[in-house]
Amino acid sequence: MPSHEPGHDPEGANDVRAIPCGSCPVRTLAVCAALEPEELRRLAEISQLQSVEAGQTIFGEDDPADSLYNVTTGTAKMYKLLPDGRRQIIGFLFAGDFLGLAFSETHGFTAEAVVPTWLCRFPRRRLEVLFEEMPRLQRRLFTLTANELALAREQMLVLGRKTAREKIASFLVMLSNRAARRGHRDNPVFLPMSRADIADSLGLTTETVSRTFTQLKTGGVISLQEGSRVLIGDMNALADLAEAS
Amino acid sequence: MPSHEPGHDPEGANDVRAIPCGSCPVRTLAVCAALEPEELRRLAEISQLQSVEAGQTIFGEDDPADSLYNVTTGTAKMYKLLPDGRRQIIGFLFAGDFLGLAFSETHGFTAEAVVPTWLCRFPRRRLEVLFEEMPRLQRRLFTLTANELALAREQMLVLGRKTAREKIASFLVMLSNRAARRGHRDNPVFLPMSRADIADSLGLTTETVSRTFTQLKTGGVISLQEGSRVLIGDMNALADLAEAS
DNA sequence: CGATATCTTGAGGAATCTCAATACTAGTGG
DNA sequence: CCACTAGTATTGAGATTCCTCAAGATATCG
Repeated sequence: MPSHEPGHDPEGANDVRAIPCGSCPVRTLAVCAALEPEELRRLAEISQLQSVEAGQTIFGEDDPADSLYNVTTGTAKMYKLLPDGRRQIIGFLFAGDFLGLAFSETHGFTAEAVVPTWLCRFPRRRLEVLFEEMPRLQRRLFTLTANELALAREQMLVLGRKTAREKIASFLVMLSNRAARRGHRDNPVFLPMSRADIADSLGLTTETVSRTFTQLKTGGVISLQEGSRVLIGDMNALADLAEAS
Repeated sequence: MPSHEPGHDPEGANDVRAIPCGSCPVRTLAVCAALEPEELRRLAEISQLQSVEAGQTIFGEDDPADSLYNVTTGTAKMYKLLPDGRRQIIGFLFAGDFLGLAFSETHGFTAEAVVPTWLCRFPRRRLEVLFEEMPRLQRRLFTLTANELALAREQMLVLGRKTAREKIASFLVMLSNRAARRGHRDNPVFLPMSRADIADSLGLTTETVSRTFTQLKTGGVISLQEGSRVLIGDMNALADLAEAS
């Protein structure tokens, strides 16, 4: 079996190596949504599927930002590091999410696969040529970037002003909502990332994340299932917890 | 004297009410940078200067996002609130910065003037018409949005992983850099916002902000001057403090 | 010059972190 | 199929940073 077989993908997507854009599982979510067939064909010409192992780096903070990616299946994370090793995860990426747009020389953050992941890769220079001729494409990326900005600002509220319990509740609600938006089950929520990843995305330690999960479990709001799944007992209660302890 | 006279603007800009775009003080920084004279004329046609008092709201979280703004002179802040009143400032805006682009119905955050401020306002619908005909304009806003995203992600690292001292140091370095970029003095740094604003932008309390300033002052890294100015004694030392205590 | 808001300083408390030990889980090879 | 191993998660106890509450100092504005 090839070592880059992502067949155990628990999100349920199939092997995508040979799938043309027209039947791509993230066709309606990704950068390529809202393109005309002819436009899609031209975009496909410059795209390239790429497999990434769990834990493997997609690009580093200081790598030149010469490609843009779209997650096809799997999960990735973006993070920034401090010199002493402290880490802040600035976002998780799921099927359909795009990655790596930059108008600066380097990406400014590292991107790494959380589970075996397939990416659709677009060389930045060729993409910019297409921008000229396909306003819809540029418009689409503009919209997605603005959405990312709104998401980042929401996360600033979480990081700066919420308690550990509110952070975890917010995190679960967000994952649930995002799963629903891409057509997956929103409950139980699948958490492909480790406790350390969750901690580094919420400005906590793994221990505090673990304790808080236990707390919520004891409180009957959630229950931890096998296979990294969290069953949300009462979604409204959890959403309330996310805004006020 | 009219109540909305922003003449004491300590950033040194003059009254801009009657200034045409061509001689606008933020001409080279703002949305309108990189436009051809003819394009600029058309943009000017849909723009409108607007004065905002210190403490006055520009728009609320739930207000429909039907305008985009460019700060001409002054300073503004953007913030999000939790139901119990906790506040996170998600960014400060200075001369040249743009504000309020959204592809959603509402802005999702409140914008408020910190000092008397002048804004250049563009109705969103008319702006989108111009996008069609002036790709450069859309491109410019796209770039600015991507820059904002990079800034927000940098701030996530600050909020999630830095200590109080590192946060304050980062804040001062950032303000200094931004002042330099718009052609102002980068040292001493002018802090038009209150301690409470600084606290809410860094995920701290006013008391901790105050204590940390005192600490840095005692350590000889900075000194507090009159008129809300902070003299940075050793910029490199401060930059080091921003990354590791 | 007085009133009011803002800022600073102090003392004690609480949430979260650090360090350490134990339990679990998944993958590996017998 | 079961033990073994290595990584990951949980739990515990004590330390620490930052917060809360409170008082005093300073600045700002009419």
